[in-house]
Amino acid sequence: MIVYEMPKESDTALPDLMEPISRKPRLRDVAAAAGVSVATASRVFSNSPNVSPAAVGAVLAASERLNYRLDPIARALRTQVTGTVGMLVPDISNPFFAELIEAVARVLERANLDLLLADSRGSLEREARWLVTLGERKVDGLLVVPSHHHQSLEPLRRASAAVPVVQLDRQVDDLPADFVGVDNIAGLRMVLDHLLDQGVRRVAMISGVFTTSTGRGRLAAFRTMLEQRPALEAGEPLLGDFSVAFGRSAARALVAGGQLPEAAVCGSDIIALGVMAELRTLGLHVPRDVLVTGFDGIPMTELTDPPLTTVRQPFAGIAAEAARLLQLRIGGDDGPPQRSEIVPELVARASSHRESP
Amino acid sequence: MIVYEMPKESDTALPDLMEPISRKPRLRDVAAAAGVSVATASRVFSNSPNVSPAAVGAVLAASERLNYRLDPIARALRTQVTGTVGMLVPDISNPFFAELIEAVARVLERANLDLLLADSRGSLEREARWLVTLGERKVDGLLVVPSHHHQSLEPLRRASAAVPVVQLDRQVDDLPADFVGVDNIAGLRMVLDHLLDQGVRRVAMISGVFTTSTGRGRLAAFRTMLEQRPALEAGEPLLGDFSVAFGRSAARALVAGGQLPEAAVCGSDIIALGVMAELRTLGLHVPRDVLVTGFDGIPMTELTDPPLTTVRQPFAGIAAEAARLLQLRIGGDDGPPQRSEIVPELVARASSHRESP
DNA sequence: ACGGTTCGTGTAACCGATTCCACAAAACCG
DNA sequence: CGGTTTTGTGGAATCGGTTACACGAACCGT
Repeated sequence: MIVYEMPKESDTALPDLMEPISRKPRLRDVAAAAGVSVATASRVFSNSPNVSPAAVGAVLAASERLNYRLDPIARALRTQVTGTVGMLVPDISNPFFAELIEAVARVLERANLDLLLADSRGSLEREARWLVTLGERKVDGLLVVPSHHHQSLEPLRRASAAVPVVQLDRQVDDLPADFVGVDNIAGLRMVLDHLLDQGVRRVAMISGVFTTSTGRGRLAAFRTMLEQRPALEAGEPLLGDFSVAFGRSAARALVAGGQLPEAAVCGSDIIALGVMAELRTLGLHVPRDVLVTGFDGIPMTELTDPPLTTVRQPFAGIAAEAARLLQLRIGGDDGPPQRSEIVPELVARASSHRESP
Repeated sequence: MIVYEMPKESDTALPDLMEPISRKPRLRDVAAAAGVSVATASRVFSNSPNVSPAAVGAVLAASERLNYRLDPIARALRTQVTGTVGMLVPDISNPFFAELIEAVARVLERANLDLLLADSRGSLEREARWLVTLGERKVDGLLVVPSHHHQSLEPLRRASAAVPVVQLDRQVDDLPADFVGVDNIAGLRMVLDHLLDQGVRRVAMISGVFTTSTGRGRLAAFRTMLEQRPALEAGEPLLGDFSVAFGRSAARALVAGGQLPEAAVCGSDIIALGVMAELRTLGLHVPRDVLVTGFDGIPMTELTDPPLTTVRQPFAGIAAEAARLLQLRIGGDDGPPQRSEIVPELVARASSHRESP
């Protein structure tokens, strides 16, 4: 009778057999396979100097063979660097912010940073909550479009104590943090000069109200530029929020107000879209009855009828500058806050062209 | 002569003095302040049972006093749960995806999950890279809108080995993963029936090509529904990608092709927007000369002239269902893949209404 | 040939939590 | 009231890397 004797190693062989299936490899496995210590293996991946070519080769080969990936969480715990930046916007689905997010995503990708996105949906309370969540670790830096030019101050101040913050598009008064946005003065100068070229006299400003820095800034810019152009006159501006709905109601107000201005200067494309849509339902024609201009340069503006004259923000440039500043801060720079206002570009389209008589 | 003798403790006192300023508190500090062990303190925060009310109180009080926050990275390392889900889309700035992202952000926020956003910009290679990055730790689950109905298979398969994956809007053939999207058949049925109501006979389909499941699905749905409605006839569909530019060129092709169809059925709103804009520049009028319908229900559709008839996707419902499935999977469920096609809703507007003669 | 650098490496502490295990005190039970 | 279960707690290992420090070998100039 033959007794088949199990090989003695079987006890230890079993786990060996299971292993390939179960756990994903850790650095120590790679180190073992390469015949070096974990320290050396680690050095290879954090490409520190002073590792022999031989070791590098062995470790790389082993990690290839085992299909090894460094665990970003473990690394983050030790180094306190996550490779992630948070971005907080008031409304993701607003095409302007969508455009901004896309531009930011591009530059972050190039810098090998991940993007943690949060939407405050215009609520200060939600914004504050997100700032706490994002601020307390987990991101290396924060790109924020503040909801309110003043009430966002405290939450942002606290967040910026924990992590570098760069403000995008809108800024908060007295917050010592970098800011990147558009040059509103330049933008409105272009619009008004363009309208002057069209022979316009009476204009109306339709824009966002005082709660955001862009609302304030564009209104102030409008007034300043208006003063410098005596040929132009304007009634009281119509102020609301940066929404299609407000644009519509502003258009109704304009029409109800009796004498129509020759041109409606809108503080954003979204507003202008609302204005144009409502004017149409009221039986008025753009540009025959009134000219309309927007601000921001969202892609939709070239698809309306008529195509909308607008001030195009250089999204890519803004995003690049914001990312540059943020990386500087992450790198430890703590000079005084930078404010960078990028000059936009006028895109004149049919909505502001007087038709030949 | 008096020699001032430094107190002996000075060596140790120095660090003590610095401490309050510098480091943020860790769990062990809270535990010490509360007079319990870190183990107990930890139990308080991971609200495990079997902690005495006294201990809970002490720990909470101490953590309040020290303004303590748990470090999510450390917790993630230990528990292998990050509280983050990744979302990968082909184009953030496309309003359809922006809308989808916004809806997803809403439901994730309710579930206390963070959103790590990535944009493949239509590139399969970039998509594959992101899937690796996102898949290898760092997120608990993945919501993906695949770029290609087939070529996205391998990268997605690999990613879904590492982490639960739910497909959104588009799906990949033979990928064993959940899917949530719109019911294309229902959508096109509504469109065609609506057009029939308008007395339309000859229609043209303008849609995305075979590379995406939505392109394939909508074309197939169109053909099926067409067969079932002998009253309708259609030429060869015009296929391209889901872009404004393609919509424009399709419109030109339509016009150049001689006899115009009575209605252009577009596979997406974006395409329809392009079609309408180009028809206008060609001097044709919608809906007088040709009816146009879109698909998706992006907000822009009610701002065009004329407002665009479309098939509105229930973004909130889709996002909610996707999040529900993903959380199930994260919770460990591994039943067979679910496919959930949500029925959309027709929004009939002026672009598809024959004007009274 | 010899002290001083430089180089490459390994050992072990550490990042900040969670959780297994052991153990004492308290509660329960007949 | 002794024995068993339950409850609350702490010590210590662990998650998976990075890095300060120590140390021997190779290299340097004189």
